[in-house]
Amino acid sequence: MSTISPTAVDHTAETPRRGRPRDIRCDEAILQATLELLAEAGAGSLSIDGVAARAGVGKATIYRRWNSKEALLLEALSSDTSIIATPDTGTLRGDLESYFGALLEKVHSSAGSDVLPHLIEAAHYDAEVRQSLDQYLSSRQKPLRVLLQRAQQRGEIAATIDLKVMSDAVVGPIIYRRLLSKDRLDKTFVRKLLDIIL
Amino acid sequence: MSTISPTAVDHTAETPRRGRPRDIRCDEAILQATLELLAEAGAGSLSIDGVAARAGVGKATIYRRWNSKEALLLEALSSDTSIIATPDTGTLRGDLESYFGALLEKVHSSAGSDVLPHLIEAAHYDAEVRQSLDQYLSSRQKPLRVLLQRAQQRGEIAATIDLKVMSDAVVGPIIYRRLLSKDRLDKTFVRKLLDIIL
Amino acid sequence: MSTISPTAVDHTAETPRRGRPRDIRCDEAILQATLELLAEAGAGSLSIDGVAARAGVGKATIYRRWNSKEALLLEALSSDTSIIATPDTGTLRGDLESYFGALLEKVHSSAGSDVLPHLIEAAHYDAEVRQSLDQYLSSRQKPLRVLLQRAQQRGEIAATIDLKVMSDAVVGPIIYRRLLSKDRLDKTFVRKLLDIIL
Amino acid sequence: MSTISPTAVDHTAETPRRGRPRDIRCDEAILQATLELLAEAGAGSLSIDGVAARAGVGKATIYRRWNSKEALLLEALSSDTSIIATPDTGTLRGDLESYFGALLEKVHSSAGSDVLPHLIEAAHYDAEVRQSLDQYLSSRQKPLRVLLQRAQQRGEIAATIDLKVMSDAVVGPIIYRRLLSKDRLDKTFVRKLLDIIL
DNA sequence: AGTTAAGCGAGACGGTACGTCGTGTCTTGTG
DNA sequence: CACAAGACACGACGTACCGTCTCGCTTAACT
Repeated sequence: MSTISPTAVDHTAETPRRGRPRDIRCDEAILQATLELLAEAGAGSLSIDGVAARAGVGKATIYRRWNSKEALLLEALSSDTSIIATPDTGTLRGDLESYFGALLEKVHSSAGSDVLPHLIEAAHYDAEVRQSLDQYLSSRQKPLRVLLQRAQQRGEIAATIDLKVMSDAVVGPIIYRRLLSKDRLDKTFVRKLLDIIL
Repeated sequence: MSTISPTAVDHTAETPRRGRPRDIRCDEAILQATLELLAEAGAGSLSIDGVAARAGVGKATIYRRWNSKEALLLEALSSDTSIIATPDTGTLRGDLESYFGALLEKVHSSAGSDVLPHLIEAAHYDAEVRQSLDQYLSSRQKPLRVLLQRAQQRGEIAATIDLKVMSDAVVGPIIYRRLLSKDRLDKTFVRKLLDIIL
Repeated sequence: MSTISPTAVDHTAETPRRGRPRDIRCDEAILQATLELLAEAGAGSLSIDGVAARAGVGKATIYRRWNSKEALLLEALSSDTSIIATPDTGTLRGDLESYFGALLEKVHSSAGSDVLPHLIEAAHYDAEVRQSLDQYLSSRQKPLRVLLQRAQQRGEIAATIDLKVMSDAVVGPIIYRRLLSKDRLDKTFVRKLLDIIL
Repeated sequence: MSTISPTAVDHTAETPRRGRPRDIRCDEAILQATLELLAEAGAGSLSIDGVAARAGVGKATIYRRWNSKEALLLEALSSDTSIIATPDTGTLRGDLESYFGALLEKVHSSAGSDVLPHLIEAAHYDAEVRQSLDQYLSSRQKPLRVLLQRAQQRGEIAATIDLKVMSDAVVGPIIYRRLLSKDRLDKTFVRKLLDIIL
């Protein structure tokens, strides 16, 4: 958690601490309210005032924990920690189909609201957000990195290939469809995409 | 112009119209101011008030032309009409390297300010913006579609390949690097990417 | 009005003016709301938010006209222009009893809320408020100055007496009772006071 | 102290009490900090947070002793116990000139910050503050009451005169000048005032 | 030539959200 | 118990933009 969101004002590691400790129930209530409002109205129309009201919490209690709406968003997203398992079907293609199958399901289940563009824009102006976003995405793509490495060791991917580029080559089109294209993002697309890349 | 931005309230084709005609210099001043402020501060902190002040124009004069900040942004972007030529080197790889070379140059020259994420988010909530954005992107990718078709006719791309997917497969990773990755987006990346896809 | 409240951002004297003119109904609604809330809760608990809500007006519309709560208070008070008549009974004592009789009535009718202390404090830190307050008080005491002058011309007050001091000598005790003393401020007090001074 | 500020939660006279005793140094530090901040910024902008920080004390430690900012103010003022001596020159006029001379000196030396208006306003809404303020003022005016009584016994003041009114008649104008008038409050004013009243 | 309809700069308007500050209460650990 | 530190719910602050709305004017096209 703390590794994902360095933007948050973090006290976890400090010595015994003085004064009244943060109330963990506030954290939960705020993140919960954030996710709810996000699902209802999207990142654009999410307001700190609204989150505070919904969570039954003062605004200061939010700002004490996160410097910006984006830092809050990032932690709210990260708190949804249902991680994608690392598939191991024996073949690269099988692994990728399994991984992206799970990813698509996740994408479609998550309330339509698209937070990503908002974060991308924020990241462009705020280095901390940028870093947090990187870590968030990186953690999500860990299974992908693992299965690519395995494939390269098995010889399914030429040793000369830069795995970072390979990763972008498969993730990029998926994200692109999701964010920008009017065309459908489904299993068929994934299959056709793999036909091209592999 | 009007095909790119149907969001704009368009009067160009109408009958002579009564009353005082629109002042074209206003359009120019507004778009110019928009581009300047965009370069200075980014889409997020761009305000209609600010554009009006910079352009020396009343706010109503802006709203008379565009319904929303995003419609204005789209037209401002579109007004930068330096189009990418359709390369014809004889080979698919040559064409793609040439096309993306030109694209990278464009990307790097344009003031860092990233408007795309903002538009993506807006498109999520406003169908008109979505459509305009589609048209904008589609027009930018026309050369790509052409060169891919030629390659398929030449047999460099299997007839079974869905060109739309192929297009996304090459464009997606580029956009992804640009928007989300902390890794560099340069000619080396393009070369490695083509090594994988082709 | 404008002479009483130089704190207010005043445009009245300007040339034809550009842009949309101020809406006088806003001024009225705001001052009315201020007086109402003042009567209900007092100067201490009067908030700009509250006035705006009650008046059905945006906060900016208030701040556009007055720089501070105190400037607003002063103008609200001044707008209650029921002026005390200048009595002329023929004798100094008669004039003073008449004047203070009217004053007491005014004081007791006005909803208990005491704005004066609030303004006094504010005046201590804000020169503009101080000046406005001076003008407000001065205008209220004009009848008193007149009747004292007449009495001096008639010889009821020695020519050597400084009328300013004389004025303070009669007004001071009244204000003092009103603000600070727990003892009653009534006609008996006024009579006893005049017994001492005259 | 306790007679001046019944608002304060007073434990001084109680039985030995269990647990850790109050730290007298806290009282001193708080009152000291209050006086300092009062001199620096005035009663209006004095905050409990600020006092606590300056005194190096927790806010609870303040609230344990005083119920309100005003109770604290009153005690801080009272702690400045340099009392005005009761003059005895033999004549009423001499006594009054002496008394007010000392008073003026006190007024001018005390850091300009005017706490009185703030207390007056608070007293209007809080009966306890009102009572404490009465006691504070009453104790300050004790010498005045004494010298007036003496004068009445000597026959310098008619037996029919209400001394309370007489007191207000001399104190009122002084306070009025101090609080509200833009005119100077000096020995000349006192002399002219006594010329009128006596 | 006069009328009329729209465009234009300016800026007021009712709102909403911002991020900060102060209030008085509370909850820790330490004396 | 008292104390320092500081978290907490609440509510007001003054500012910034939003998108709409008057103003007085200018500028054609239509009587």
